[in-house]
Amino acid sequence: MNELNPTAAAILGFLDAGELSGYDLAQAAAEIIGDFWHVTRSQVYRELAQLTARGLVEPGEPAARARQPYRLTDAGRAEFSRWIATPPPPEQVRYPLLLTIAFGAWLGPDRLLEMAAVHRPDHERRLATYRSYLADGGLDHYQRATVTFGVGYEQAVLSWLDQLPGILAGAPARADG
Amino acid sequence: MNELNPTAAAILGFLDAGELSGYDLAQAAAEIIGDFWHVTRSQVYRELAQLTARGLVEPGEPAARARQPYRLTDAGRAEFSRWIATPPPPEQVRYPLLLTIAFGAWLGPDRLLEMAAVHRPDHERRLATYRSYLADGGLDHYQRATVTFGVGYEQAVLSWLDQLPGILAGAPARADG
DNA sequence: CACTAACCGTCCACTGTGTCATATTGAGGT
DNA sequence: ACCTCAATATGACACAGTGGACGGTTAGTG
Repeated sequence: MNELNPTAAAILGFLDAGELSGYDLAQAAAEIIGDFWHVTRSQVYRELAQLTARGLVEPGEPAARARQPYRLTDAGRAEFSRWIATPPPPEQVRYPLLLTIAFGAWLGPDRLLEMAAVHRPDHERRLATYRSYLADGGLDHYQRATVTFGVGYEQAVLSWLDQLPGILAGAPARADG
Repeated sequence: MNELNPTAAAILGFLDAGELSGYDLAQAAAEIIGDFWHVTRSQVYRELAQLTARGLVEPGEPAARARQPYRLTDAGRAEFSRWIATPPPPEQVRYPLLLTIAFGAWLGPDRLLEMAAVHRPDHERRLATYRSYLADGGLDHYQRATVTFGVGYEQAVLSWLDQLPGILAGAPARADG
């Protein structure tokens, strides 16, 4: 049997809590794991189809609004528990702003700093959200672990944004442009 | 004309420095931007084909080992300079370990901490590398900016790994497993 | 009752990832 | 001179991930 991909695994993980539709699953994923594992609706439906074909998931009773819930099968539960016991691969960061900076000589420091500054409010907002989660105390140990990563990450980004003007000060721009 | 994707843009950016083959480009990408923008060989060849079709790049003289270098056209240079002036989208972090932790109740804290510990040496190594880059002083302003991000990021990850045992201590595991 | 907003699924085109196949050549050993 | 291995080089292919657009459905509100 083929290895589960992380998205498929997450779907199984969510379904363990009860029947959910594709739409529900996409929302749950966005809310709960969205900050470190993006899942789009399209992908959820595709994975549900494959998981159904593999017998790891089965459709429940169709409900209002063409809503089609799915539930975990025993095979699905077994497969998930196999998946979660396998060591996760390293993380990936995909940061287009850094790409722009890497070729930053085309723009020069001033334009670059403007571009960077645009992202700051997002990071501040997310940091505040994570901190309020931790302060409100409604999280279990595992959620606290992931949210704590978020806090550290956003702090790192913000502190880097603070340093940027100093680092780029006096950087030469290309003659042409 | 369609918007360039970041990978295509990076290829144009590298070619600005001179003729390079697909293989060269993949290597340059891995070395210079690989930590925040992954590019695989397959993708490089596909993008080169598309960029050629769009007239942004053109093949140079074939050389030894079936090596096929490419060079930037004027249209390519213009397109790149348009791309780099457009504000970059937000970054994405894809962190499978956090996914495992989010469903960590299936494993319990001890297994989770082992899995997390496995990644520590990688982060330590990368942090050391980045720091030596900065210390050696061979970087221009723009490279220093990206490498400084790397330092902050790796520090954040390591500090989070330090906190993990405390956060997960006493976390309940599922009864079954 | 009519309208609107949220709900729900699907499709499609494209980008990104990983593996496999294949061919060429340089370096080193015998 | 011959052989072999590793590095160089391209490409095919399948699958995973992304994002937008579209078209129905229904709950709730006025």
